[in-house]
Amino acid sequence: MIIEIKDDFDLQKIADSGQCFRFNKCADGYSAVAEDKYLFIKELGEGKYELSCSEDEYENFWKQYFDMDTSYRDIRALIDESEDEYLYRASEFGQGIRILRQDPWEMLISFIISQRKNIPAIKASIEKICALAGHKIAVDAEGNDVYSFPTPEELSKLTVAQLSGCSLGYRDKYVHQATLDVVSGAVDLESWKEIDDDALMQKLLALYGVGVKVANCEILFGYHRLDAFPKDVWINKVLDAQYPQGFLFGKYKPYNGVMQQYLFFYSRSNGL
DNA sequence: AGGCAGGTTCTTA
DNA sequence: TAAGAACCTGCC
Repeated sequence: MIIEIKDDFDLQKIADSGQCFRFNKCADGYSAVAEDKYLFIKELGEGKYELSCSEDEYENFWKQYFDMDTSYRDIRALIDESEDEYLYRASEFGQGIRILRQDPWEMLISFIISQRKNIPAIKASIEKICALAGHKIAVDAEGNDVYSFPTPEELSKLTVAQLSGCSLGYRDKYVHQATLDVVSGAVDLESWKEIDDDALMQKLLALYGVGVKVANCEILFGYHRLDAFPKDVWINKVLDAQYPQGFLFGKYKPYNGVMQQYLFFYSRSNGL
């Protein structure tokens, strides 16, 4: 099917923004894998895109995934060029980034894995886990088999040794424990959608292998709470270099997480 | 060859 | 409560 998008939307920027690990350039378009769904999407020009899914699947899944009901143009308009020149430049540069609505379970495991790893290494580990514990759902535009992200039950069938075999290193035991917690019902990620930000943070920090950075990534990308502001080494460099008087968190509330994405993407692309 | 990568836990004071 | 060390693995 073909859709037309008026708001900010840039496939390459979304793929490179660091919020998703299964969204990659593929043939003459991009492949996106989320949970047990695969999408091939190709830009046609003039805001038009060709999608490999049915209209029904778009309406019921991908439309939400791409957060089509939120205007990122309006969020960018909160930035005042004269007041915050660096963020303004970053937002112009990053125009097209959106915060995807991804699954809390998939994001939790992905960001536990992410610690002290670079993005290619994170992606490689996740693909190994999917191939080992998920199931085949499609063949992508380059002819490669595509595997679903394993459900908690599927992932719980892997031993710590098998997880370790996915290049998780010392994170193997974190992933294993999180999986057991979810499968046992001790952790109910779905019900956490109802609790407030502070309570959610406390719940996440109680998980083995989850600290402040990973928890904030889960809150922003897994629960789509756009005010969460993960601080990694890149963001800390930006805050130190560009915001000695402090970032204007009060001004951008409740969209600080979107601003974080612009800062992250800009700093990574420019070494600033 | 040694250091570091989108951190967190464990140990020590 | 707060620093500092240890941690898997892969890639410069």
